[in-house]
Formats: sequence, C-alpha cells, structure tokens
Amino acid sequence: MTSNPSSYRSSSSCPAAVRKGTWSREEDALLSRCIEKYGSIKWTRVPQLAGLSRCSKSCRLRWLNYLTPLIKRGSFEEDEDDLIIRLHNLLGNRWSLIAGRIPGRTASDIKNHWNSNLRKKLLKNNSEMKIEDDERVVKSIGPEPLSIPPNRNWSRVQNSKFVEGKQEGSSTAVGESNGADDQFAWLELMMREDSEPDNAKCYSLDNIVNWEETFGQN
DNA sequence: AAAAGTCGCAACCGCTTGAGT
DNA sequence: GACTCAAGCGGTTGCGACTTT
Repeated sequence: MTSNPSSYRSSSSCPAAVRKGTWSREEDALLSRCIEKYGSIKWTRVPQLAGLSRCSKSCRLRWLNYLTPLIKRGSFEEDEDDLIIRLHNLLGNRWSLIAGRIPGRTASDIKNHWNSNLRKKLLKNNSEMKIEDDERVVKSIGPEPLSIPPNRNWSRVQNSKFVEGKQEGSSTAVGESNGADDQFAWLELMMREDSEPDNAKCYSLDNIVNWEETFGQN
C-alpha cells in the first residue's frame, strides 16, 4: 500500500523530527539489515544504528508485524479462523495471546482479521442461531469453568501428555518471549476436548485423574 | 464511466507493564 | 517504595483497492 506519509495524524508519541507514515523499501532494507547485523539490541538504538529517521516504536512495529521472516502472508484458512474464534471465546481481545497459538500470524494480523471478517461472520451466525433458538429452547451442556490455582508450577506441564502433539514450529508473536506457553497448556487441553466429536465429548474420570496428575491438588 | 460505499491493511496513539535504579 | 524508561499491547485511524449503484 502506498500513501502520503505526511497525511497521518499530526500528534505523536514520537519526536517531531522523525519520519512517519508508510515505510519505503529502502527503509525496510535498512531495518532488516540492522536487525540481522546486531540481533537483539534495544529498540531505542535501532533507528540510529540503521540510519533511519523513525522512532523506535515505529521500527519495532514494522519489524514485528511485517519484516519478520516467519510471518505468514495471505488469507486466513478455515482452520485458522476456527481456532481464532475458539481462542477469542476464551481469551477475549487478548490478541497477543491468541497470536501466540497461531504460528506465523501476528497479533495485528489477527486483530485486523477479526475486526474486518470474523466478528461479522459470528454476528451473522449468531442471528441465524437465535432464530432457531426462538423455536426450540436449547440448554447447552458443557463443563463447568475450572478455576486455575494461581500458585501452580506450570512448568510441570512441559513434560506431561497435555502438550503432546503440540504443533511443531508453533511460535509466539515473532520476536516476543512466550511465557504464556505453560500458562495456557490447560487451554490446549480444553480446546482439544472441545474439538472431539460430540459422542466423545465427556470428561471422563481418566481425564480428571490426568488433570490432577498434571496440575496437582488445591 | 463516475460516484459512493465497503473492505483490508498498515501505521499511529496512548495506556499498561516490567525491569532497573 | 518511588521513580524512570523501554517494551508491549489493544484500540483507532487513514487510505488505497475493490465493489456496488
């Protein structure tokens, strides 16, 4: 996309002298070269080292949301949509956490995709479902929400069966640490359970025992 | 063909969080 | 504990591309 950089809003959290607006190819190249050369350095130093008239925030955002090699371009697949919807159900607008479970997609990508596609899709589906529900009252049956003890040792989960088969290459939003991995092992479990066929959707004693083994007792 | 409306993406803003002192 | 500053995050905006009228 090309646009006139000067057309963006005038107020800014960055110093007045810095350039704003759409990044040029030259700027992208300078930033990429700088990151390749210096690796993980303070973002505040990046503009100077790269020779860019951009604020550090702008550089960081450009790198994380666009230039990082692992980013997947192109439209979202159906299973990605499905996963986003499920995660959003559980986490709300915590885009960075959701992005952490969807390899190659950034929080910004997902947020934009949600706002422009999925939200409308869901609203449409919900209104269709509401029409059906008006005709017959359905009581949904599902597991009660589990409260997760705050002082659990989440790292134990790493070796448990709950992370078995975790998607290879699953990454967090690129360039960010993923402290949420352990914390959301329970989430993966819940989602796997939820994706079972209906006749398998029962929380058996075995599962409860596994849960206890993994997370311990209160 | 032109105008109006909508969509999708990139970028910015401002608040929050966390680390260092 | 208070303060400062960098990084992270979600919300919002601007604009080109595309579609509809």
